[in-house]
Amino acid sequence: MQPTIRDVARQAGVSIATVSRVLREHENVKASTRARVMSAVAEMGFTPSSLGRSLAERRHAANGIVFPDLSGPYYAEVVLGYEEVAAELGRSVLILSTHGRKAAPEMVTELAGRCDGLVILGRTVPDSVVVRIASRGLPVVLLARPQVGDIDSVNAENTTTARALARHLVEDGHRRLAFVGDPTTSPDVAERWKGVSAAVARASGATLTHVPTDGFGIDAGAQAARGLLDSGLPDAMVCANDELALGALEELAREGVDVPGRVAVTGWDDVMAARYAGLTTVRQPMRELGATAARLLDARIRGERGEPEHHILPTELVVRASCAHHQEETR
Amino acid sequence: MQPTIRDVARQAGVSIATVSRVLREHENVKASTRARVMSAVAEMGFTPSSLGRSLAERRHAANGIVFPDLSGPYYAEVVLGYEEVAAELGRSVLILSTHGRKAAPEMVTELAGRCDGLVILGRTVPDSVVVRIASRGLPVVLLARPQVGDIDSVNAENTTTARALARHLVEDGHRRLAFVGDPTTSPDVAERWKGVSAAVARASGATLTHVPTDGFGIDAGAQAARGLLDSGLPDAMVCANDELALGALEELAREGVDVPGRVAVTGWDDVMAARYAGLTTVRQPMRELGATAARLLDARIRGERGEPEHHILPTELVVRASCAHHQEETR
DNA sequence: TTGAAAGCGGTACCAA
DNA sequence: TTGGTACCGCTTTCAA
Repeated sequence: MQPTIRDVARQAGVSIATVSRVLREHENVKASTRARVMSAVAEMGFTPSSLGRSLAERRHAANGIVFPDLSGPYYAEVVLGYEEVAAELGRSVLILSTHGRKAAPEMVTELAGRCDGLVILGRTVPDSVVVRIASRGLPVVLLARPQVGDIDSVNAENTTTARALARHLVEDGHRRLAFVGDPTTSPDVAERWKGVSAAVARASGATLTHVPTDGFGIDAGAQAARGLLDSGLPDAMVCANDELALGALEELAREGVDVPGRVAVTGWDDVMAARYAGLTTVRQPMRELGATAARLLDARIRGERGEPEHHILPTELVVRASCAHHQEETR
Repeated sequence: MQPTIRDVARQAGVSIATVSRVLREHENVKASTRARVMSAVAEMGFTPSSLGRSLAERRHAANGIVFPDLSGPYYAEVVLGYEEVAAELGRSVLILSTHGRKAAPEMVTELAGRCDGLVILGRTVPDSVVVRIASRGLPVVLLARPQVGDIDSVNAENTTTARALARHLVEDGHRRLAFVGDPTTSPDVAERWKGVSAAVARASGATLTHVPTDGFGIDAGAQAARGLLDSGLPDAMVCANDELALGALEELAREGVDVPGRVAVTGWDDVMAARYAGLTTVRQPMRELGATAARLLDARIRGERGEPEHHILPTELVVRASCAHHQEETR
């Protein structure tokens, strides 16, 4: 059994109040008393119970983060950035991966009761759950998720860079673009679609079609490519994320289709594999997203008031081989 | 302010003991009383404080996991597997990434005080810290880390598969192998070295040299390749992990060296990029490592006694283009 | 079937 | 400079 503050007090021949003072580095303690207590603490290997302390201080000294899954490189990086800053601020980090479980709302509520603040990202729980938690007074920051009420949020830029990406394709000679991925399942993807769509609308002679997919995995990308091979390839496949794009590339290679000669392919996220696949994509500041959320949350936990903050972090177009100049001779 | 059990008791006109009974689904409560309490709970939106509950029950209902970093795909997957099982078992998950911070021992000790059990992986804290925590009675499971005392451990198989990998290379005609990466910085790598070394020793005419690196990143791999280009290429570079191998591949490609014709390259981990780089590697059951650790830890937390358990999960050689048959004509 | 009360391990106020 | 003590929010025994 761990020694308690009472054991230490007895050992040092003082009251628990004095032990607490020494532990909290309070002023008014005689040097000799402090020494006696300290040596008792060392001797017994005493560590104050975080539970007792938290209960008395009415704070957890812990932050939570809720994400859909950790499998892609995306969320892992975000969580890492979050953890790093939180740790520096002296707070523990509780994680919760919802991976589509229907008990997610209860799990998130449970988590909310264990920490002083919560970051909620992406498709994890419905807005109603977020609102309920925030309205109970718990600081909440939304990450990679559209704004809800006056809750702070942190997002990566989507629309503008998506427009730049599409413009790049058009300038390289691609006219018939296809957007691969379902914009309705993710607000991020919806914005990317919007940006691409805007760029196409502005380019004379350019067209945009939409290829819905079942999820955002490699298989879904391959399947989308297969569908287009049957129904007629566009000039460029603008995929909602890298995994879709990688799957498409694989399928196109299997069929001997020239990329980017016959069709260009682009992704989003710049996962490590994108580099080796020569995939044109968009880089997000993933760690920075997590870090920003952690700082913002910390400010709120410390009681900082003020207008809701909505951070939008810049993203960067990364052009690689999968979308070089369109070979005009390909008719 | 959140309502407490006292508020609910007052509202329902009962004692806090009765409210507690209803909450804990205790038997001896009259149906009508239960109903009254339940409606009070619902009306006030009462959620019991996890802190108060934990203090009284003397348990955290939370598990911790300590890892060096989350940036590679390796740890993210392990943590995910861990979280998934822990969540199913009704336990929250606290994460701590040490990334080489020298305060790591204190941070881990702090974490240990916040949970009912702890998984410690890889190069995070010295054995002495592990021993101290375990000797305080906290269940600990070591993951991807050599055994310490009679503490449970979970590891991926290294030696045997490393031997198979090296044998494969030798059978493909490679004679002069070079092991890239420092075996002294990681027990996993040490075992891989051992396996390769054993296979080479058994093959007539085969030799093994060692190329130390500064870390295990892509850059270190490129640098190792550069060094070998200067001092003379071996027939095969057996890299301690995929990132080293990917860096080497990149550098070799830059210099126009034929892989695998002139030199074969292998990695370890089978990260997503390995597939696109056509890298021969070894696949580890990363999620399963985390899941196994979670189950083992849970058993100990539940008080299951018995001999220390040391699980070794099988790994799988994945042969790809980076180590096809050695072209004998390359003299 | 219910309530009173003693913890669980701390913090911090008020007196001494 | 110290000690006594009333909480923090809950669980659980013991009596009623």
